[in-house]
Amino acid sequence: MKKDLTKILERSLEALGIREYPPIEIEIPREEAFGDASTPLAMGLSRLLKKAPRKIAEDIVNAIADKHMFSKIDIAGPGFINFTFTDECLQSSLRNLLLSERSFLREDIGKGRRILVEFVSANPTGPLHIGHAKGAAVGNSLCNLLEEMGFSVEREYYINDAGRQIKMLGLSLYAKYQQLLGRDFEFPEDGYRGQYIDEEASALYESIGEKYRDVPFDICEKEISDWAYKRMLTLIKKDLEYFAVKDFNNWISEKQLYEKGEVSAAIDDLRNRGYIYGKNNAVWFRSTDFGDDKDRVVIKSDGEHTYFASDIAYHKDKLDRGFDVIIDIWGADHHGYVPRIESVMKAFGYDSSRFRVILVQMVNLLKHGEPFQMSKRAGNFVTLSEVVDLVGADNTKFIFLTRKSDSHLDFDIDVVTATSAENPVYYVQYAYARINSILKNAEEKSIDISAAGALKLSLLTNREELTLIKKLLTYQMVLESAARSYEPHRITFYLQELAKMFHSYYHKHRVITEDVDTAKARLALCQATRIVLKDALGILGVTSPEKM
RNA sequence: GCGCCUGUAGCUCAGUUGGAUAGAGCAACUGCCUUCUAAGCAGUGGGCCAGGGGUUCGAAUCCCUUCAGGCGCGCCA
Repeated sequence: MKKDLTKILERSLEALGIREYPPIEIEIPREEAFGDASTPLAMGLSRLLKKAPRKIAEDIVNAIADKHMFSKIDIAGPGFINFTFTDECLQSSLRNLLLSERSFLREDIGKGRRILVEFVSANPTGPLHIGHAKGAAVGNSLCNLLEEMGFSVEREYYINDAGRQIKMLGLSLYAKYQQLLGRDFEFPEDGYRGQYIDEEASALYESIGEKYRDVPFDICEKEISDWAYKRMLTLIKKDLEYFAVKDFNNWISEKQLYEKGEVSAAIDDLRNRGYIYGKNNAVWFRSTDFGDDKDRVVIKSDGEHTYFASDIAYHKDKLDRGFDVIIDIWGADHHGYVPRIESVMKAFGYDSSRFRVILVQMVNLLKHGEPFQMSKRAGNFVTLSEVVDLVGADNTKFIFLTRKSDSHLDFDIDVVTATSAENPVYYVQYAYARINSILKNAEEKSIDISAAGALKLSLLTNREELTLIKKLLTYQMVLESAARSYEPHRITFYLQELAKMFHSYYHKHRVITEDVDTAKARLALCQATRIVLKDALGILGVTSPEKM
């Protein structure tokens, strides 16, 4: 729809001899009185041409060649051009949707360009909690969306398996293990707590028996830490599977970056480029050259690398793999880190417009209306799998995706659980299940709509039918704008609007009527709605239940 | 103190990248099941878009400023 209109306008401008013009925007007006689609093009041109916008609009309209698609073209307000499609035009678009399904719904804006999306990347020191779930939901749907829009997407998880937190995980287990053996071993002050640690300690005992009874931690550290972190990684993968997040393509290990010498190599590279210097016995990266507010240490005076050092290597590694676009999805509490990594990208000569950090705001977890502070160390966190058990994966994802990622979100366990039956996701899924039921009904009555070319869609003339068709036709635009802005949440709002229109239509008009041709046409409209609902839910990573 | 994010209906949030008379869901109230799923539909009420100034044909949206909340500011990870 947008494509057609854009072309028509381009041709009109060409006919007028206007070569330079702002990007042509097509909007769907809020008010029905303003037509089905609208463009502010004339207003944008008025400054360039130094002419009154309404006059320009008139010229553009007069120069439009194929007016047969429209029942009306108005010039309104300060200079909007408002288009109203003919019923025939809408009906034939609906037919095209039915005939070509997916390819009708898609616009190839990716053109095969390679895009890397890194998300979740939680430390492998325990199960995923509710805070990680939002990043998972956003990342998963964004990847689905970009994939559908023609990008070649790789999903990536970065494993922080080299730092002290892994050692601490090992020590926590070791302490519990010693206690299991009846020893009076003091639990580390900033060790990891929680039920899962107890369980893992028992599992460790089952696995190795009393092997390390009299062995100090220093000696068995590597083995226990390795064992523990691999278990945790398995746990995380299970959690992601339970949340129905599509498999990651790549699992990148921080430790391996060190082992392969990539960390030193990356620092050497930056040194050759002149951005590395020594001061106070430490090694620094001159990030202030790229807009950061201070330079950053990469190797401490004790010779240890900082966390930032491996991040430099990791991002260089991403660059070396040759992606057209690189996206990092982070928790918003890491926002102070953004200029640092952007500096790294620029230092390596990467066009920074092709690198994007998407910040996912914190989830304010509430319990009984009170803020609930989570801490993995204190062991009082709400796990992702608990939430999925309580409110369901579809529900949780949808709630996260009805907000733009960069806004704070109150997630009240009680509210979400209590009102789960009234949750928006059910509203949308219900529409889908309802359609299924109708189609099944038609099938039982042997009403066949498989020959879309032969349907008399011109029988779809009432107001609700035409608005529903128009809504279906805007789906492409929603997908495109969601993909361009990396904002999958736009789809959830579209879905709610579409579902509302369908429910409304359903109540006002009986689908399977006496007149067979009318029934078929209406069933076809249901079928088209079903296609779009399923498609959009799929992109969000939400299921489409056949029955409810 | 500095930086980033946020402030829109009682609550939770959208707002098509600067467009037309400000939108939805919950909550509240009123109706609707002998016909395809009532997890539904129809309707009512509810707003100084935090405050102030600016930019222009036009501002919830961009700029400045004040206020309020969140987060971050280590040779931690």
